[in-house]
Amino acid sequence: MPPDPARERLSRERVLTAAVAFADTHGLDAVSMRRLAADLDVVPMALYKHVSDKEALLDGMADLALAELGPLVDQDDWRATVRARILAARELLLRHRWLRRVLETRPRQTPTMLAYLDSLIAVFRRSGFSDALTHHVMHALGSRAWGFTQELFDDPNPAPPPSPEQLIQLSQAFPHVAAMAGVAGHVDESVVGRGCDDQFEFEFALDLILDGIAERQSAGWEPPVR
Amino acid sequence: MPPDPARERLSRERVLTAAVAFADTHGLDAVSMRRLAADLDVVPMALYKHVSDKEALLDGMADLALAELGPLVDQDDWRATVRARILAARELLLRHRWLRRVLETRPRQTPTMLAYLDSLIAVFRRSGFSDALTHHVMHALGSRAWGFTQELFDDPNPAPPPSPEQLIQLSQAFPHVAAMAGVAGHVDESVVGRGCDDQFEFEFALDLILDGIAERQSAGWEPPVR
DNA sequence: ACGCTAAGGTGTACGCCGTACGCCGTCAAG
DNA sequence: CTTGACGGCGTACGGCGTACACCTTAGCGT
Repeated sequence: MPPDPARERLSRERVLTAAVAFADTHGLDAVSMRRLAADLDVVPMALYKHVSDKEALLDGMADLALAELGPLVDQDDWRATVRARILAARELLLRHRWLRRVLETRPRQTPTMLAYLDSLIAVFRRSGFSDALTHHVMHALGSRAWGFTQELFDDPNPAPPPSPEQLIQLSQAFPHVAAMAGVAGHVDESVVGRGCDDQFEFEFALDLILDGIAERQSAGWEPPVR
Repeated sequence: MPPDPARERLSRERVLTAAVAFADTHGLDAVSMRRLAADLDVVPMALYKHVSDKEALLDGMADLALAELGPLVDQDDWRATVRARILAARELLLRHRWLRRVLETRPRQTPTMLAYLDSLIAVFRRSGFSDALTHHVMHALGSRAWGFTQELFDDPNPAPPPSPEQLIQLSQAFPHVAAMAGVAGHVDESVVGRGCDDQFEFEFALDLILDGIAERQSAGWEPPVR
């Protein structure tokens, strides 16, 4: 019996793009070698001819997704450049919601990662930041430079909205959380910590940090003597 | 044959403390129901009489560890209070290195979590922060409020230090990373992004953010009209 | 003292996972 | 036409979480 001629052969690239698509639609937890193989209409072990193991698969997926980011484009000044770059990274992370978790458990020193960092660092250095300040500034941006922060309130698997009486109980037990969330008088409006504009929060924090950076740089910040 | 009388019975508490200790010494990945059971000298299924499943086990571990943090103690002003609180949380996270990863994949709305947030939010509100500003400020602190950030450079499983010739290659490919890391002239001093004082970086970023917060609050920050 | 009941530890078994290893069909280069 | 490498296949192993039925034990009311 001849093999189905319509089935084109596997390749590392085909495996990785399929994996990315699979993760995009079914979530990271659904990605297993067996299921991915089934998705490609192939036996599990066939994948191992193209990726050495599952870790390598995830590495490849991350690299592939990160590549969508393209080269850095300069804006009017360092601030605009950095801001745009980080917001672009955030968009990418929102497109591939599995990517954050993958990056978090991955070695940082892959070429793609380093290239990304290098391009950001270059912006600061070209703008006259000292190496020391640049260093701390990159740390301060932390994971925000990757377009994400572990938000305080965003829940990996959100609970069902609490019932009204639960809400009342909650707002008694944690009055400040409740007040801050604007749940005080009108209960039916928003759940605890939900209903807030994540994009706004991200930019608020980003600008907070960029302001601090600008302030230290223009004040000629120097490292403590230690 | 009588059962070993020295073996005291299991309890939820005994299971959880054993799990925490096990994770502390063997790492999170080593924690499996089977291994934990073996550690407690018991058959795997025995655990299920005390925790409903592995997720619940992790929940319990996180709660137990977080409980070490104790109640918030007020300092001179909101800034000192928040700073001390967050640095204490960071210490906790360093004591239980598995905790960060557990928190990252956990629902945020457990009582312990909410209580912790509530106590922090209370500080801001008592100091006259508007609810809106408090809200954004908590977001801006992001995971830093839990005592951790996904650092840009700290590697979940760090690679072996590169060889000298690799280092040269690296510093050519990523000149800005290299320069920032101070690898420029003297190669043997520090690896890329390593050899920096994590505690200092954490506090630098924290103070950057606290400065920004203080600035916005004293300027009477108000939410945009949208 | 007795037997009931519920709580807690046990044993077996199932379906999933990643992946080592050996086989075999296909196809291009010699 | 031969040969060898490449790529897909089949089988198998050990580990995981956990459903379910069973048995032991402890504590209780009578």
